[in-house]
Amino acid sequence: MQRYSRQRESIVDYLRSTKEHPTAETVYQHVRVQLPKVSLGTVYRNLSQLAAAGEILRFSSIDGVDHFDADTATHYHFICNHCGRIQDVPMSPLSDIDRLAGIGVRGEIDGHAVTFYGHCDLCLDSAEQ
Amino acid sequence: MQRYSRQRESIVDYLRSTKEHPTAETVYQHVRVQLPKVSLGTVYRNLSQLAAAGEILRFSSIDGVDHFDADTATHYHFICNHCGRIQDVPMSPLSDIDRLAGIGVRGEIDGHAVTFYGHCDLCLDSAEQ
DNA sequence: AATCGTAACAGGAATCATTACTGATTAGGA
DNA sequence: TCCTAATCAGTAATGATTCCTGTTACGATT
Repeated sequence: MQRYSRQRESIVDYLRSTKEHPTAETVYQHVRVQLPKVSLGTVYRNLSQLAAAGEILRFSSIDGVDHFDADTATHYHFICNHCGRIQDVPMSPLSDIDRLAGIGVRGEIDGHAVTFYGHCDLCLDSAEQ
Repeated sequence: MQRYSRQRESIVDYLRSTKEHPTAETVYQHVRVQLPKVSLGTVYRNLSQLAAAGEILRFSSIDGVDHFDADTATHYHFICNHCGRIQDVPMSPLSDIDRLAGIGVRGEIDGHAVTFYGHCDLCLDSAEQ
């Protein structure tokens, strides 16, 4: 049974308030403002728990560190190969591809993730100068 | 300038011979059969180098460990949520989605990756029993 | 309200993948 | 053949994440 905890609530609150796809470390820094005694282990434990329960998403990026997202609806990401920034892609999910992929593989497909790679506007701008 | 090395050749050879999307550790175990004195650091260094040069692909899975693939053509993966096995999905790449995503984001999109999640045939079979 | 069982906590140690360093080796062009 | 930078083996260091220990406090039961 999952009980209420101030720490977990603060973690979820922060995740819902941002679109930055933060890492555990970043979550920790923000939660610490409200709860100065929180420990990094607690952040990790709760993030794992929330991800396992499907309340948040965990995914990895090019920096080798896990990132988290409170938006659990299917949506896609754009990762800058240069600075590593992660942005949401405002595009409707590809509705048919799970079925399409299912034709070729044995097993059961539950969902998919799409990640676009390239260079974000900020990095393109700074390269021009 | 990139010089020839027996170690790097052996790494590439092994990657081209398998469809298993191995980790650095697995590559190490196989290269060690041919070159018993090879060190794990050498494997890591060469894998990073090859990935940077675009000769192989590096990607991460649900196990938190990097996997490598000698097939650099755009293709999609199916990852079993239960056992972590990674399979190729025999499906033609979605040709138009880079442009489609580009409408909504500022920046330049160079490519994309699609990963399907679910349960592979082996795990479904063993669950039945 | 007192007691009890246990989920959750803080703090810190341990683990594990990966990278960096060091001194020795070697590919490959002059 | 000689030179030198790329590469190596071995090992230490790093950094993200997990695990462990003793403690706290929620929530159910009496």
